[in-house]
Amino acid sequence: MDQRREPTMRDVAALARVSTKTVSRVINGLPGAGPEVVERVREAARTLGYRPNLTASSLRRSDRRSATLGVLLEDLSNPFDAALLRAVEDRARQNDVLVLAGSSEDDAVLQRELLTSLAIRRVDGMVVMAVGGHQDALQQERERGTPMVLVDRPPTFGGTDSVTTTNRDSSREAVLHLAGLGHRHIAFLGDRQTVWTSQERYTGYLEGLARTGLTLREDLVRTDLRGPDAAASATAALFDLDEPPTALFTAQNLVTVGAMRALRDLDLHHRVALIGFDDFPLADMLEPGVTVLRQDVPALGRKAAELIFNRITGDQSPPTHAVVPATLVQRGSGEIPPPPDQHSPRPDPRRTPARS
Amino acid sequence: MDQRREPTMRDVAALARVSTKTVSRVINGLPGAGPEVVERVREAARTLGYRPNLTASSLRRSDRRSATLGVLLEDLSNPFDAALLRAVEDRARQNDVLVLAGSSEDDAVLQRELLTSLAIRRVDGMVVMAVGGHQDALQQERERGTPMVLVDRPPTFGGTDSVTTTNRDSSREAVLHLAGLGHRHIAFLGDRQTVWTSQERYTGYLEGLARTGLTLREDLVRTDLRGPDAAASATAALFDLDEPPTALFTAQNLVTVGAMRALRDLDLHHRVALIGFDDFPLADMLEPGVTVLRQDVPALGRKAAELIFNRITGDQSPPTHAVVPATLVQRGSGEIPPPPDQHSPRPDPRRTPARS
DNA sequence: TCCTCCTACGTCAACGTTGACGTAACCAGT
DNA sequence: ACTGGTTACGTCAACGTTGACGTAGGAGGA
Repeated sequence: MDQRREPTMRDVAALARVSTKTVSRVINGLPGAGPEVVERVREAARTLGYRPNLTASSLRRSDRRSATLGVLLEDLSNPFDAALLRAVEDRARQNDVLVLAGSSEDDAVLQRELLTSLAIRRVDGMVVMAVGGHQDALQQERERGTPMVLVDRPPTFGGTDSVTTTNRDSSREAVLHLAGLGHRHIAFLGDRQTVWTSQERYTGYLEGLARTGLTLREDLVRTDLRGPDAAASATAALFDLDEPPTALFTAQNLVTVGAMRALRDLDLHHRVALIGFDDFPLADMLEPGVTVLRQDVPALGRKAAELIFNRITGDQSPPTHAVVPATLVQRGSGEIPPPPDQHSPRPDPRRTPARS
Repeated sequence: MDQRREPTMRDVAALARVSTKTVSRVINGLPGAGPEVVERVREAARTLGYRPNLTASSLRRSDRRSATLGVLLEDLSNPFDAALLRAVEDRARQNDVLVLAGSSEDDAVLQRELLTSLAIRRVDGMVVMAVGGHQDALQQERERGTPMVLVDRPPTFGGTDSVTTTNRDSSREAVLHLAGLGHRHIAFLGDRQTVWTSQERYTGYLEGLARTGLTLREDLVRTDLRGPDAAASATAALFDLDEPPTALFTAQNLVTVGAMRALRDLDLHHRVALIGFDDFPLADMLEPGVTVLRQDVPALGRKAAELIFNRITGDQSPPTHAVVPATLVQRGSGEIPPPPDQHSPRPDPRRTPARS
């Protein structure tokens, strides 16, 4: 366990009585070394336990590749991010590339720091989940020529590939699904409005309402919910309204969890419909099972990795904005019908005076 | 977005009309540069958008640090592994260190490959969740002098730090908890027996039985369950026995999920007790809530990171085997009592002939 | 005044590797 | 025997940076 110096090509060369260049040729499997010499070098490398130094090699080589990919997500411990990282890793491994991972925590300063951390290590490219708000740091990095692919959220600047899911269309689909069951009071619960996905999902919600002729009730829209607790209290507050919602559309997985918890506490989980964006483990084991819009996370990751590797290998074609479809997974919570009409179609109180 | 060459110290030096060495001094904040020159160099670096090349720097520097840590887990998309990675990452960031992450998939060959992938990149150290079986590759790497800390599972060789949880003690506690409620037929469901944690948890199970005077029924022990599906069918099979268990101890999170699913399918989830090792998201939202032994994953990660950084900075003290306690989280499933005795104390069929 | 010490630089080589290029030996063809 | 080509090596310098060491100029003391 002592701190021996790692053997170098020079050591191998000395032992095999050849030049370092010849060792280089043998190690890299290049032609120009006779079979006998190849064997001598291999033997020497084995006895010394030689392993090449990739950093020295990439410094010298003309292609400058470090065989390392930067992956900047929001929070590596979030199941969505973890699955994404894993998908990228798997694809990277096929190219003998390793991933340098970081969590930006949706913090622009932290993202900028991580970006330079990756840059000074000369990664071959970056897969980035952009933080909300300005993308100046990303754009600057991109303009320096760093290959980059944005995942989950598209760039606000040009010339850069991205992979996203069908946020708007799928959200609209969810609202239509609920409306189709007769729901007329569908609440929207979303996370930080600075995040593009949130906005898209909200737009999809609006489109869904518009498509079915429902009017937007702004008191049923709650955004900027950071984490499950905020989502839970926002949900609870909805049921203090005179006319509470009969269905919820939750636009992010942590928000879904918080809303579920609140519904359960109010013992409404079998009476109020719920559709969430993003699948999560055990969603099918809850009672009722949680109907969700499931993103194909492995596909997102694979596609992102594919795009970045194409760029790294010199692809100069115009930027791609890949869209991976999400699917509605019906498990029960989204199929709860509205309660038999007490309010709606609601008698106009001016014409038919309400009793009691 | 063109592929400009990154500016180097030489470029900065030329623009600031100083030597590269002076640029080096300014960039690294070393003394030996006058205030006026410092300003000139800073200005030049800014206008050129210079960023140091960490690989070149670490190649040349005497300490040889790459400011990069290797983290080899089993599956980055598993919530446990993801949380662990995140904890290590957070701690690493405090030292301006980035993590190179990989999934070994409990495959010795893959682990060996990843190990050399990290080694040729000259990471400063490695945090490894060892695959089951032989640890030759790890030991060899360790013997070369690479700083290493094992997480979740200890080394089978000497001289290496590790961080684990109280697998055996907590498993015993779970069995005692169940036995305390009157359970006498407690099944054990575990994953791959090559994995150390599985063995430890099984040993804890045995100790729990022994402590309470229960006899081991081998037909209630099912191991080598890979994934939720295998666990589910093994669980179902238990209830085909003449004398099925009244309680289950599931020794891994995916096994717990599979067992839950099977119990639910058999509509036994409110009648058969269940305690699982490893907490998982939403365990409290199920019905009943799932009683688990919760590992303190952030603490595991923090401790592992702490140990590895100590070693990297030259700590030569004898190896540490840190143990982070797990806690029993009671949520309902582990508190289900056994059914009012129909079988047990069971009449001996030879003396009291069974009817029908 | 001279010597010493310090500061603020510069020069040079080296980290481990590989691209560019050189060269000796050998072979085929004439 | 000579040319031209190929094979199997070697030599050299460079990738971007920094450690070791040199040196010019000024400050300070005897």
